Amino acid sequence: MQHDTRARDTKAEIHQAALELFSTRGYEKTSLREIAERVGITKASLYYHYSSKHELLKAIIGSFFEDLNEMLNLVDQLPWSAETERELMGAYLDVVIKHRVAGPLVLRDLAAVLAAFGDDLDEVVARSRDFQIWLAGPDPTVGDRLLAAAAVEVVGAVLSSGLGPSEVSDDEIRAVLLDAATAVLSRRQRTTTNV
Amino acid sequence: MQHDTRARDTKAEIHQAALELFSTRGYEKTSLREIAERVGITKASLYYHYSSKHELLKAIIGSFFEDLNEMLNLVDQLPWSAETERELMGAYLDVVIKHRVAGPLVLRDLAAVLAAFGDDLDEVVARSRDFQIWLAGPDPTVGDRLLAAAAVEVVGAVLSSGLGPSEVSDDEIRAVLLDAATAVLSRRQRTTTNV
DNA sequence: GTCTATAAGGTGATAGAC
DNA sequence: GTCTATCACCTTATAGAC
Repeated sequence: MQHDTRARDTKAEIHQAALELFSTRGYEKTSLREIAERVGITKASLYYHYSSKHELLKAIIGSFFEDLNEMLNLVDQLPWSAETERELMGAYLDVVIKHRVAGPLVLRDLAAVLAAFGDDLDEVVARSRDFQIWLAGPDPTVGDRLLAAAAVEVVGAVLSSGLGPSEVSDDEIRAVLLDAATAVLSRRQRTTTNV
Repeated sequence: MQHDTRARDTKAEIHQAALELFSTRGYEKTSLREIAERVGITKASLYYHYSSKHELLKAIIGSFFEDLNEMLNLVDQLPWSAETERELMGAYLDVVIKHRVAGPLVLRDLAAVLAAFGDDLDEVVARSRDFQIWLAGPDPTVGDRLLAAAAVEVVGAVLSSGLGPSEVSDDEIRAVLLDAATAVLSRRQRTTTNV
């Protein structure tokens, strides 16, 4: 429309090629030469669109961590209860479902992603840990801690099931996995009321 | 005892240093120079003990995949039933628990590990997928498929809970997570008998 | 926007002395 | 077993022509 579509295409093609290669070969193992080759341009041309390899990664999964951080922000604000627990679990699920295309990349290559982002991810990592502890409930046993970790892991099934958007709808994923996570949490000993 | 303990120490120190660095910085991002530096030797000396970076990784997590492959072997041999299901889930849990020290490395750096091992891991990857499908039960709905993936993910809590061997015993982990995984699987629609 | 050419540096790995 | 020295290669990134 208002923009040179050829230019937008190249940038989008780089984004797409990088997502595919990062997901299959890994971030560190993928070179900018490979990405440029797949798009059909040179490395130098790639640098015209993205100023560094890191910037390219940020363009792909940056919004995922932004959404995650925003959601985890709620943990400090809400007191623990059976209702807020289900609400936060649902919000967490929504974030992962929203990013189910780029999500597996993070899952498969967490170490490289953490290394690439550096300090920028310290906050979200710390908050993820807080969320897990919060989810164990008040005065938790070690078993409760384990179950909280398990409930968080359940959400990872969004990415590991191998089911694509054409096979399962977002709504069905949400309903099934929220039910499953709740079932896991209901095995805790120190909480009496469970949905 | 029967061996020169000094030599064994160096090899063990390399193993330990590599495990720590691979786990924190990632496999690709960790150089052999860094590992050698931490041990207090040179790169060349490191090569005396391990013939390549890949061999070093194999020494650290090779047995994990061997045990995993052996366990997944049972999937083809056993017909699906409520009993065999619980048995296999328990066997899977046992393998992950056994390797709970080196396990997080695989979890955090799966892409790099897959790239390093190459074809050698194709079989165990394929079998893992078969296990997930097997676990969905006969004639599964998409929801059942999701729950099967979720049950597998639950086992990952062994590695993501952050609880060390001094805080939780292997037996307690096994009991709690097998219970949780069973609870997840019991939400399936196409299976009537559940423990 | 895309190219050629090149810089600067780190990597895994080897040879050979001690 | 450990060292010094070195190799060949690949990487990210930049400069400047077109």
